[in-house]
Amino acid sequence: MKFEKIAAPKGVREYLPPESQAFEWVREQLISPAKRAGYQLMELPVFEDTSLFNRGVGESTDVVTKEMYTFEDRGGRSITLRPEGTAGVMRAVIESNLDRGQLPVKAWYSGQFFRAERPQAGRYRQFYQVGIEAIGIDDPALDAEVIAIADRGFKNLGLKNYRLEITSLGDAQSRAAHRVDLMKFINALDLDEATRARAELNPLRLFDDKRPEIKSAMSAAPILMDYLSDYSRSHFEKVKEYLTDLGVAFVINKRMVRGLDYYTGTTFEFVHEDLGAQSGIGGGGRYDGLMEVLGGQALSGIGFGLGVDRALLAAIAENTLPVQGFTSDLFIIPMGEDFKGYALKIAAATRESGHSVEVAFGDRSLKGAMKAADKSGARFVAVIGESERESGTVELKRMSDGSSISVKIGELHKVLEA
RNA sequence: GUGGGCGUAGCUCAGCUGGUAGAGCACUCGGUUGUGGUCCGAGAUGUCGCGGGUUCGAGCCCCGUCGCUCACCCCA
Repeated sequence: MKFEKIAAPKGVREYLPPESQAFEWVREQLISPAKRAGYQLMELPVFEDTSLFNRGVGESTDVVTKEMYTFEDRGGRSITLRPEGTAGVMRAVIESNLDRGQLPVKAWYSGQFFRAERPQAGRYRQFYQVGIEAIGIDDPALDAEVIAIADRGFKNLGLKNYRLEITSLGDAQSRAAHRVDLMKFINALDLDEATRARAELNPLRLFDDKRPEIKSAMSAAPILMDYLSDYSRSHFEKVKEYLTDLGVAFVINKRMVRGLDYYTGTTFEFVHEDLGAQSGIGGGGRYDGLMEVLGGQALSGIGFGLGVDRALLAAIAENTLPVQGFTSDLFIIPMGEDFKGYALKIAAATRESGHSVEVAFGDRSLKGAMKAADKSGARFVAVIGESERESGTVELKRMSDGSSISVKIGELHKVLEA
């Protein structure tokens, strides 16, 4: 009987050794600035009630209308695998009354997200994001700090070929005024049916169309930034000022469009230049109406999500990954069956002192075991056999130069320290 | 959902106008008693993505199908 192989589902990205080490490093670099700024972990479910995203992310978005993994669970409830992080954080904050305490609520998260799209370079059906949310305070200084934290994460990776684009989507009043004029403009254009339908749902979407004829038609369209209310305008001016003071470089993109409906006011995107079509490595913004829409108080919020997969691709493109495989301090080779138990004991004892120790398994030749030790990148190798057990001493071989010294087994950890 | 490209050993690929598979790397063992990286030798591994067709004969041609990939769309 021969069994067929089972492949991974379409579009998932897996990180196996040795690449997984780089992935882990990238993820930690991206989120560490948030931890140092007082953000705390929220570990949330990867599936939620479908209505959370319908309402939170928005019925007009592509994410909700055609990219969600939605299914019915055994109790007949409609469940959706989370396509983004903000809605879930907000739900948990409301549900646990975190917004009744000290504000802003500052949370960070990390994990898998899911969108049922056709996969391509940098776009996967299961992808990884780290992100933060700061909820309950509307202060341009907070906006600037949130953006700076994201920027710091990318700088930690050593990235240079990216730019930060910022804009303001204004408050409700600003957007309503703009929408009237924008629709007037769009209605006068000669558009195909699908495009017109998209414009009805969210006219801003047309700013993001890549077709040349649409691009040129939209070049004369009224710009939201010109409709900002006094409040929104001065808020945005201060954000820019703080960012400049912080030394965070940015460019204004008056035509930025975000695919999630909840964004208001300050909105930003990190775009990397060496990545091909999927060039957004992170993005975020204010979402001042979201909490209320989800049944909570009318509090403001701001946050970002950074794509770990894409940040890794960017680091590879810019060649900024630190070259390091896993290397242990000591590799122990037992000389045959009789010494395996003894080798395990020495390994366990040496690990107690904080060193990483590997043991050669199987019944390979000494030469084969040495080869394995070499490939493992171990700094030192010790062969354990009859004479070692009798003398209580091992020849500790330094792999870099082949030299060896005699060490008492009980004092191995002291030598490894050096 | 729509298009383009590609599917040959674990990996990267070669395979001339159709004559039933190869290289490099990696892997295992060995080059005499318990010491790696170089070198030398030996060895294992493929229903050439799958199904059908044309042909005396197909990895090479035709059709279908599945998968991967890039792009549109959208976004991390």
